[in-house]
Amino acid sequence: MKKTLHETIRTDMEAAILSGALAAGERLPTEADLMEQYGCSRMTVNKAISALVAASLVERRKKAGSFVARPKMHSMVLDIPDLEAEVLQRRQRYAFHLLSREIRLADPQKEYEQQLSGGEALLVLTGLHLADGQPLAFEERSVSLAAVPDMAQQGFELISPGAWLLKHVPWTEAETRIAAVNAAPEVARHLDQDVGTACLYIERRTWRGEAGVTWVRQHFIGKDYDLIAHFGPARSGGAI
Amino acid sequence: MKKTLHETIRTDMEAAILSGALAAGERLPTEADLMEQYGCSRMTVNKAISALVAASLVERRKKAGSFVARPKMHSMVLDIPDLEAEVLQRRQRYAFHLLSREIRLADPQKEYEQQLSGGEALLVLTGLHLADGQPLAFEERSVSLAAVPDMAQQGFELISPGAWLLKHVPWTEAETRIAAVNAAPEVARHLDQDVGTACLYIERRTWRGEAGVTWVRQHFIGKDYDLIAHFGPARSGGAI
DNA sequence: CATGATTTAATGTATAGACATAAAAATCGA
DNA sequence: TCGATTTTTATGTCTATACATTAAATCATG
Repeated sequence: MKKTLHETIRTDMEAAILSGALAAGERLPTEADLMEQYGCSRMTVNKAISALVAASLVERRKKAGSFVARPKMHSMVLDIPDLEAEVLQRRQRYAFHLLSREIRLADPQKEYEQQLSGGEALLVLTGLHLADGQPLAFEERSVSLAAVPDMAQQGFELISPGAWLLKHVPWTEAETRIAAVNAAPEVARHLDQDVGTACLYIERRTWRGEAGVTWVRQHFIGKDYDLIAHFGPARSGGAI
Repeated sequence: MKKTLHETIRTDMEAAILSGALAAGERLPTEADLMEQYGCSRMTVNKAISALVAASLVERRKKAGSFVARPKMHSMVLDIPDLEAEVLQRRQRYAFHLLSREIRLADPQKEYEQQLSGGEALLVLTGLHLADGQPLAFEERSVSLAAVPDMAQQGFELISPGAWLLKHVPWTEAETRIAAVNAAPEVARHLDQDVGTACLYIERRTWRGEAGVTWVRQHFIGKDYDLIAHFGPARSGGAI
């Protein structure tokens, strides 16, 4: 693998930082120094350091120089599961089983539904994600038909609503809430677990620009599933 | 707020993408076009588009052009709690209560401890995070004294081990596993909950370069705590 | 008609220089 | 000595240009 000059500079600095040779808060060589050291123009050095800034490994202050940033621990990267892909990676058979399907107006009591609907009808679905026929997650989903009118025609025998949306709707923003709950009787029944079993509860709302697209709540069987978040350079593969 | 030219181009393109004016997969104007449109040099356009690529809003293919990327939903940003800060933000009083403290060699049975120790001793702590005196989380932590020899002298009456480490150790990489578990008797007792209560279980391992720094396992009371992950441009504040 | 060679249009990388800007450091004045 | 002013230094932005690279598009050929 051939590396470009600015990549070389970037990785050299990165290595120096990660190895501890350049500790947090320390100043790294000035652009002029690096320019000479690598025998290149300032723009090239600048590009390399800018990349480190974008990765928030480095902070720059005018006149003062560039400094190794102290890791913030506030923004880790969370691998969000594409359930089908993960189940297949486990060499299991994936299936989505639709439990219910309904088109109705938003419940005026429920704030989220009101926000989502945009005045129009909602498609409300419940279903199960299955791995080798065993329930893995129970899902309740509301979809804004204002944002995704085509979805009313879908059957979801072959593809899960989430996968369909991912393929057909260009969303731009999403927020996920992660919590632990004891399985309620209905959830426990669907997941084939005892009432009270610890479940990883994931709630995600997705927008396209200002308009809500979908709002989904999933219960995962706690002992069978977990999420992985990662901070740092060595981006690993997905969760198991 | 004055914007630089490449920022202007960047935000213009970003707005076009997020508004849907440029849909996923569509091609955006060539660098030559934008060059003319903004009356600037190609380097400036290139910098703007490169930023969008770094933010994975855009993908580029040679000869073909730059295209709006389809959101991947594989990498959301997870707000990792600084517990003390969050408790204070809730206008509650924060405290850490040390339950046990021990210096010992790694258990040869436990792979993680072996990996962490680097042959030297471990500092093993357990304690409670309290909000207004109420238990919020139960924590078990192992610290590599090879990586952090100073920690053996700490008392942790005033500061939690996590906060101390964050302040004193320049780590470079961390991995967090998130799961849901039913509270075991010991955990339930410490958290003042019934046995079996759903707990959010967070396990984090932290490295500096190749060397392990700390390995921590936390149990949060499910109904009192959750995590927020976010994808998209409108970076909001922390979780509640 | 398919397949392989050639052209060409786009991005990728890099240079050398110019001027702008902010803040630390040095200088000067009261 | 302290505060205000000036200088200096390092980054920030941008230009105009050059050549490299790659993959799509086109064209030639069997």
